[in-house]
Amino acid sequence: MPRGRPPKFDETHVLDTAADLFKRHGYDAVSVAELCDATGLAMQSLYNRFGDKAGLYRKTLDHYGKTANDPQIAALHAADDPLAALQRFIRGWRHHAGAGPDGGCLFAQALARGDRLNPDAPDATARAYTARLRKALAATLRRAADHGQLTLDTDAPRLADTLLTLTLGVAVAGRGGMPAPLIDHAITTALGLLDDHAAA
Amino acid sequence: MPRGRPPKFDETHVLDTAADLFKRHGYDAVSVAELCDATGLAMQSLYNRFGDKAGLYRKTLDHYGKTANDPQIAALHAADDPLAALQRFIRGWRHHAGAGPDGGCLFAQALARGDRLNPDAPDATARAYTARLRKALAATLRRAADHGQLTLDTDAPRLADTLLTLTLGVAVAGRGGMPAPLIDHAITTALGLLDDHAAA
DNA sequence: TGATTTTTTGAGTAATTTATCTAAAATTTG
DNA sequence: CAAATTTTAGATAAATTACTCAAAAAATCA
Repeated sequence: MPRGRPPKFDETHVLDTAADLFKRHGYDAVSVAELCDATGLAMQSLYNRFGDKAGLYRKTLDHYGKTANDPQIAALHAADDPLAALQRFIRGWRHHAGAGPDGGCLFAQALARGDRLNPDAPDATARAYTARLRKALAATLRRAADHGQLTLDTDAPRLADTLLTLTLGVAVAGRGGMPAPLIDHAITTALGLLDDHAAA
Repeated sequence: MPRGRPPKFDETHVLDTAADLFKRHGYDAVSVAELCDATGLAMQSLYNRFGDKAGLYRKTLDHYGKTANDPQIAALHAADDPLAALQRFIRGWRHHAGAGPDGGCLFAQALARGDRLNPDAPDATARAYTARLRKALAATLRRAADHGQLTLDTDAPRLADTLLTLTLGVAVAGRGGMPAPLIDHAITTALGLLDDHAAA
């Protein structure tokens, strides 16, 4: 147990709201004052805890990866029914990442904008988490083939990368306010790609 | 011939380099001083010509649409061989938009980042041009079916939206430095989707 | 040549934003 | 209760940024 006054704020809540702001507006367009206002914590607390704005951003990316990305990956890996898990993933993506300007994906945002000052850190985090999702998709496809649900010879990596690219596109199109039918069509095709490989 | 001292700069060149900077780093991350430095024009000239930074951005989006987007759309519409035109479009996209951090697409960038201060203008431009590409893809698919190259019943809009979503994903993944094989796989699938509907 | 128009030049300003400092209040452990 | 530690809260440096002003330069037209 720490010694002094316990923090009033909940770090999880802070990172969640920060993630939401960064996801919607991008890093530069969100000021520190606004972050304090939205999260409810004082400026000094923010700097005490996170060092600076970039530090908060890095921690936010990491938190987002753990709370938004990892569970999806875990669900894919843990599923007894790999094909159903893939379908759930795709439908779930449409529901939250493809849900218009309030949806989107923080990593897609980070990949799109990049980070010039500190070229490694934030971009690398986004890439790393996205790469993990990529691997999970490929492994789950492979597993679905092993279970006899899909017939994939060498197509598993290709199909995985296609699904990932579609999800990035869905996140961007949704965030950018493109029409919902466009999103739906991409999702339908993603599900259809699985059907195309359904075992007889 | 205009009356006063002739401008030393070429507006097309200015807009091209501005587009490149905005595409790579996003609107906020590019300073006016940097724009002047890269384009070679004096600060006052920039404000004389474009009003302010946002004005330059708007004009850049428009110029980008006319020079990067419209020709692709026109090529789709004008092609005698619609299927080949679609394939060329997809391969061309991989070549320039999917070419790593120096590639990307200004509209994908704009859709991903959004614009909070002036919610309509820049986003709307990006959406409008993207919507035109969407229509062109659908029309060309329809035309390929009419030419007997593809068999599409009601799938044309769905396929068009899928291709568009894939291109957005490719632009973001490429810009974000995701591995080249991922891009290639998405492109291969896009081409494969056309093959799947090839007429017998 | 001289007047006029427009652009460039180069420094300068105003404002926003990040980041820090100071001091007091709060809440835990010893 | 006292000591330690942290959060508040407000004010303020410091730096970056968008943007402007006034005069010089280069063209056209009289």
